[in-house]
Amino acid sequence: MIALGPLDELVGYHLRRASSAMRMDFAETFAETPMRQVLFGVLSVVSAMPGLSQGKVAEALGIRRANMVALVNELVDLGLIARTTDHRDRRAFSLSLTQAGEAMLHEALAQIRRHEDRMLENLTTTERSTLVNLLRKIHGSTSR
Amino acid sequence: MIALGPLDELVGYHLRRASSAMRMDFAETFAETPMRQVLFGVLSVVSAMPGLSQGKVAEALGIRRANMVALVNELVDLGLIARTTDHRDRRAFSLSLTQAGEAMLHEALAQIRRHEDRMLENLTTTERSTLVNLLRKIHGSTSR
DNA sequence: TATTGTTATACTCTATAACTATA
DNA sequence: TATAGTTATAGAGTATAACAATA
Repeated sequence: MIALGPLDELVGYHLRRASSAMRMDFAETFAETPMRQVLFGVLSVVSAMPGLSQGKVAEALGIRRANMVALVNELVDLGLIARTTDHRDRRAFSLSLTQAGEAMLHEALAQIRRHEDRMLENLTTTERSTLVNLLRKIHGSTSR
Repeated sequence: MIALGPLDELVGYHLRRASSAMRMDFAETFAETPMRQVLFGVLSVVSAMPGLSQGKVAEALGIRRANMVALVNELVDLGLIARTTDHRDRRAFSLSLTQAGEAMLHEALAQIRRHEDRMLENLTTTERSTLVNLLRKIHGSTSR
């Protein structure tokens, strides 16, 4: 085992490695499909708050509006979300899931739960919930 | 507060947000300098294991050899690490820190500790160490 | 044959600046 | 003037494949 030096005491380093491990296993889980972490995030928020504007969804997920455009285009092209102009503010788009989008959300969620169970098998249920609560304290954007 | 749906229960999501928050504050902390998370990682490992080959340093950090090349070039150009051919295996490079590299490692470490203290001010010392241990269980590459 | 470092390449993520249409 | 979405662009991270030199 190679010594890491002071790096090994830094939270930022371990966050990067753990996040990267999750991201890579997520990608493997959805290889040969268009699903990615960030696309699932959009589906989940739109499902929870149908009719929300594109910009608000981006804000909830910590995504810049400029970067949201291609993501929404992708999901619309895949037939997973519908984008309609808000009749009360014609600058804005209201997003909602199509039936295919709802189905995809639920299918993907089941796969993601298996992926997380696999990646987190060394953590007890309590540890897992402790971890989520500690992470929420760091990024500060919790919905509760 | 906007509801996130099932996303809010997923460890992968919170890892991504927390890691991203740390990465962005790190970048701000070292704005106007060439220091980045990954460059600090290389300096730290090389300092802990001087003489190690480029490939071994990459492996310890979870970096592909192909991507390591530019990082080492950058650190050599900055005068922070020395790259000498290993006389026992002339394919390999032995890496070590220059004096400037050692100085930079220690200066940057002090700044990183302040950055982490700032970002993690809502966590107790115990929570912080719990977090690191849980993250180690996920990525599995610990040096102890 | 296998390994070390290298080059070339490509895709994703993320950031900024400037534009348009609406408010 | 300000805001929602858009376009263009650029830097960083990370992945693969193929190559030269050496083992």
